Amino acid sequence: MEYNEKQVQIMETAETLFAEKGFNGTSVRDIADKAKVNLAMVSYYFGSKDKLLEALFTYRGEGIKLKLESMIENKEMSALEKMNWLIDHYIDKVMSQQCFSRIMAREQVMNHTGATAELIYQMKKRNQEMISRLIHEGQKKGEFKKNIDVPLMMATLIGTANNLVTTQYYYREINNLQSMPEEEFQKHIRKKLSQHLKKIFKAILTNEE
Amino acid sequence: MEYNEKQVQIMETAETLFAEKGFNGTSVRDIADKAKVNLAMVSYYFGSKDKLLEALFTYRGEGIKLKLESMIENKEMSALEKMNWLIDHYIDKVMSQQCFSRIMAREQVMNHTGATAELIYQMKKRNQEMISRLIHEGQKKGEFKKNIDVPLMMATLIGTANNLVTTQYYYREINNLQSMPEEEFQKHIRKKLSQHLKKIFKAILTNEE
DNA sequence: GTTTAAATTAAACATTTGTTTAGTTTTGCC
DNA sequence: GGCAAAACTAAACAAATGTTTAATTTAAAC
Repeated sequence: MEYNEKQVQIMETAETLFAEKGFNGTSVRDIADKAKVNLAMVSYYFGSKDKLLEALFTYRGEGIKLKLESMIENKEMSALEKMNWLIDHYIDKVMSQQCFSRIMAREQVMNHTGATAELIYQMKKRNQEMISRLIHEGQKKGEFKKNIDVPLMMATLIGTANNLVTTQYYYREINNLQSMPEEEFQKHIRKKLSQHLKKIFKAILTNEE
Repeated sequence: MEYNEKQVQIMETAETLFAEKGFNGTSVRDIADKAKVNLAMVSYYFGSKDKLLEALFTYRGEGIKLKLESMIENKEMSALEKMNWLIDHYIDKVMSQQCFSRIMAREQVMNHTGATAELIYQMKKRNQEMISRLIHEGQKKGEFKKNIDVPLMMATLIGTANNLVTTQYYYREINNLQSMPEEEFQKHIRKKLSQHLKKIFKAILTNEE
């Protein structure tokens, strides 16, 4: 699907507002005002507010999909190296699309059916399969332990990242980093989160009991 | 604060609806209808919809607070045993109050100010301090490593638990547990989550590099 | 320049929203 | 029973909501 300049403008404005105030907490007028377009343009281009959310998901959905195909076939990387690469890749996606990640996290809480729920589900399934493949590969090579609960690993990966993103103001305060420039702070938590998750995954996947 | 039967009825109905459809996605009429009370009773007893949410938070907030005071002073438990106890205690709270946990997770995403945000913040801070104390105790005893990032540990504890609770339907499907009775399934994921988090915490807190 | 379709607009639309009002019923107390 | 306070109700209220309409402007094609 191709979107023109104005459509993108509307979607990206909606994105920040949905992330901030939630889908139901944001009115079409809020979006139109902030995007500086006429109220009717939202319906004109997207049909409805629900369809706008759907459009946002297909628009951003591509960008947040994990791109692991080429890496996964790499014969020179160990299974653990691949897993570390995946963690960094995932963190990159979440941190560079924080608004969209927030929306996804919130929509995930609602177990309502619909096009967006279906998209989230497919994305989850796809990621799950990739991680499973990676783990099974590591197990075959003898690098990883048996009896890995993949969904729980995913819950930790996704849950930890989401939680940090949504409570970063808190992380900043606790660690007395209020004076740190925003950009530097983003790099900081990205690095910390990466180290943290890699340590966890290494421990769970390789450590002996 | 004391609540009469009807007030509790309204709050608990609101709780399930807020968890399901979100605060803004739930109308006062939805609540009144499902609770089988007159529409005006919500305003009559709570003043407003916002105040109802606040009331729910003070009503449930007590129940979800971690009760660690007596355990934390126990001289016969090792620091790791205490940490494991805390993990189980936390999981108990989340799993037995899933609706409220969902609401908290969602409200946390919204960084809006207000009474409920303040309550969540105080709860977070309180938990943070307890866990910090526990970890510092373990470090003093030489049981735990230095350089533990407490907020990241919390993000993993809370994030993993929340993520599992909100996507349990998915966990059920992936593991082909659709036929398992609900009660048994709840016990199942509680146990799995407990093992998983304990393993992570042990690895992060005690393992050598 | 004319024509046709797309883009844009202000206004109107019908619902739904949270809240209040004004009245009625119930309850507890003397 | 009489009475006052609390509990409860149906109706009304104004404001906000998502969406549509009907008219106007802009753009492109011929």
